[in-house]
This record gives sequence, C-alpha cells and structure tokens, in this order.
Amino acid sequence: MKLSKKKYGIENCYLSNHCLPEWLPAIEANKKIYEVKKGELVFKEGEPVEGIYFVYSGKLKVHKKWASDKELILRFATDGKILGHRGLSTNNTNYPISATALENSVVCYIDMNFFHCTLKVNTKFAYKLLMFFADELQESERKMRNIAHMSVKGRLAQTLISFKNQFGVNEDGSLALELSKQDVSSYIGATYETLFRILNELIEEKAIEVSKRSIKILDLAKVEDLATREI
Amino acid sequence: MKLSKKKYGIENCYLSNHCLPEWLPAIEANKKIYEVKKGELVFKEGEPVEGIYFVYSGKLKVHKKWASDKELILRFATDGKILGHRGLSTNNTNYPISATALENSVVCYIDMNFFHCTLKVNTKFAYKLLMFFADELQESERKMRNIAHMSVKGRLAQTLISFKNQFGVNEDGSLALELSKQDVSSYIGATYETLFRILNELIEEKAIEVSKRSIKILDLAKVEDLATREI
DNA sequence: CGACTTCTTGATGTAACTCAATCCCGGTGG
DNA sequence: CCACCGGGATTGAGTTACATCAAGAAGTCG
Repeated sequence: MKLSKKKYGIENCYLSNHCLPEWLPAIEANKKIYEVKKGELVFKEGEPVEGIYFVYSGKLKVHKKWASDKELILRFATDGKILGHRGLSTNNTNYPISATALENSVVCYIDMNFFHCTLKVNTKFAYKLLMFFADELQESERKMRNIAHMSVKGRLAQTLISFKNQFGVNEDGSLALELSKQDVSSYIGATYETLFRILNELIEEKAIEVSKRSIKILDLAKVEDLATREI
Repeated sequence: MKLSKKKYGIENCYLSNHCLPEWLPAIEANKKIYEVKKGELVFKEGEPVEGIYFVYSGKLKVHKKWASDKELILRFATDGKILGHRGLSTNNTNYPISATALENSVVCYIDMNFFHCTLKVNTKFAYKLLMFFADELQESERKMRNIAHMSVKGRLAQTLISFKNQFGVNEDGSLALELSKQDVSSYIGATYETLFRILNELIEEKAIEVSKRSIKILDLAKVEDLATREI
C-alpha cells in the first residue's frame, strides 16, 4: 500500500459527502490517499488502530481470522463505503478485523484523532454515522442468526440475493462482483468443497449459472424462496 | 407491560448519565417508566419502532426468532443498558429483534422523535453512543465468527467467561445470572439436548458445577483454555 | 513444457440435530 | 397421606449435514 502520487478529489467519499461544507478544507488537508494492490492488506486484525478509511474505488473484503488458514469474511466494501470503523472505540485500541483488497483499489485515510474531531464538530455527520452503525448492527445480527440456524444452501441463496442488491448485475445478468469461490465460501461460513457441491445443486435445479468467477441468477423466485423458507 | 405508578428518578440510566445537565428536565418530561413482568415482551420483532428503552433494573434478553419454536438470543441486558437501539435507523422502521424480560424489570421509555432530538442536541451523547455501537458491532462479529467456526463446547466456554465478566459471581462463586438451560442453548446457538450433554462433559472434567438454574466455574483455566484454543 | 495453483469429485468421519423413551420431582386432588 | 399426573430433565439411538482428506483433472503462468 503506497501513497498515491495522483491527485484525488474528495467527491466520492462517505466522509466528505456528509460533512459541513466549511469542514471540507480541513479534510482536504488531513486526508491521505493510498493505492492498494490486489491482495494487499489495508490493515490487520490485532494491529493498533490509527485511522479510518473511505473507499474511493475498487473492492475490498473485511475479514476475521480463524486458525491458521481459515477466515470468516464479514462484508465486502466498494466505493463510497467505510473501512475500519469497527476500530472506533475508546476501550479497544486494536482492529478486531482485517481488510484486504480484492482488486486494485484506492482508499482515503483519515487519522483517528482528526476523525474524532470531525465527529465532534460535524454533528450531522456523527448522526449519519450512528444510523450507519445501526444498520450495520442489524445486518450483522441477521447474518449471525443465519449462520447459526440456516443450511448452507439457504445461506448461499441469501448471499446471492444480497450481492444482487448490493452490487447489482452486469448487462448479461450476472452478478457485478467477481469473487473467488474461496471468498464466497468464507463469506457464507462453509468450506470450499461444500460450497462447490451446493452450487452444483443450484445449477442442476436451473436456479443459477456459473462461469469462471461470475454467477448469474436464472430463477430469482427459486433463490428467494430458498433464502426465506427456513426463517 | 404497564406504566409504573411509583416515581423513578433518572439516575441509573444510560441516557441521563451521558447527557448535558440542562437537557435532563426535558428527559424527565418525556420519559415513561414501565414495569415489565417476567416473561413479558417489551417489543417484538417486526413491530414498528416507536421508541428506545433504557433498563433501570431487572434482566432481559434480546432475541431473534427462528421458525416457529427456535430463537437465537443475541445478548442479555441488565440495569444501565440500552434496549431497542437496533431500531435506530432511518430506512428500517421495524424492530429487527424482540426483547423479553427474564425477571420482573423496570425500563425507561423514550419516544423516538424525542430521542433523535436528544442526539442532535447532545453531541457528546451521540458520540458516546457511537462508541457504544462500535463496541456492540465488534462483539456481534466476534460472536458470529464463533458460531461459524467454533464447536459448541468452545462457544459454551466463551459464554461462561463472558457471563462471568458481564454479570459477575455470587458469594458462593456461581455466576450471578439465573438462566434456564433453554435460554443458554438459544444464546450459544445449539439445541437444548446438545447443551445438556456438553454441560455434563464439563462437569465430568471438573471444570464446572451445575445446580438448578446456576452454574459455577470450578476450573477457570480450563474453561479459558477451551474458550480460546480453537481461535 | 513442467511446476503450481485452482477446480472437481469421491470416500469417509463426525459433531450436532432430531425424535422418542424414560426418569424425576413437585403439585394436586381424592 | 399417598397415588396420580404433567412437565421439565435426562438419556439413548438414529440421521444428517457438513467437514475433512485425498487424489485426479484442468487451467495458468513463467
């Protein structure tokens, strides 16, 4: 991860979009823009929290380690999203999770001290962020219940629906998110092999179509049914 | 759940503890105190969000439904804690979870409109709440990973440790939280029978002692080991 | 073209769920 | 006071979904 030499504005950034206009110059003065290569780590679980990141472009995953080679992917972040906000806490000073770029990305870094100032000065932003956190918490707990009680097939169906909603589809109808099967399985909390078998089941049922790194939903009703029937 | 006739101050309440002193009269004027009987619902998943609650006394569980008879308990709330803050969100206007009293409790209700005002006026409180949400999110994601990858035994051990930290122990060393086995199993995301067997294993290993509705940790080192070894 | 991931599939193991039977205990009514 | 009842606690047996392991096929990159 290295400082970008190119100049980036502060247009497409959660922070600047919700701040007071008079605060923008301060942000401009304090931000740092980093270019992150595919596969590169933005920050790592256990490291001390130093700042917060806003995604300008690219795709990243937020994940929590497990044993030596396992992980659980908690969410994916694309442009306009926040990264590292889980480190926002006074008593816990280390990142509880890691963030890794899935493709070459550009992120905007804000020092934590300055960010805390921002929060205190921009009450509207703080309010906005609070709502964002409430949503994240809801989503997190929904996912937790699913992992606890739903079958892998149901979770996969839910994941497909949420990918569709979050990232949309390409012209050909495939999900606009290229993920390795490895990542998908880490996201739904299953092994690679299990995911593979379940994908095949769905293909046989003509519910989806898989090619290379992309997935297309053929029978949305069926997938939606699978995603909700067990709840 | 019915309005309390008794007068309650606003001392032991997350809201009043973190607000501007000059805002306290407004809170006083807007609060409603409810008495909740054991087993009674404070609010229910799916219902429209109308307000937020602060626990004065008692113990409650926050849970998410599943099928007809299953549930996942997300957390327990005792005095000083917040309830219903998951409903704090502009786009989602229904509670994503339910809250039920485990024993007779007293809660303080604040209308959501007034609460939003409070947030806008009391920036320090909003900030405090933001930190609280960050912590909740961390905890939620830690628990999610555990449910995804940890054995029931490991999760139980973690749960015992966290109960000890959150609720403390009685003079006799037993956890100061009386729960039915049903509730414990819903909290760790396992069935009643499985929990029972695992409890027995731990008893045979002389790690814990169980009587009626209380649990005592005998061998803390062992429980701590179980709680961390798989991570 | 060989080394090296990533994919695919089968075989096997097992933790945990499910269902059902029995046990235990407190309450209730005769 | 005791027999009876009901519901939670306990235990057992069977089933299943999923993980694990292993090994071959197929891309892919120098």
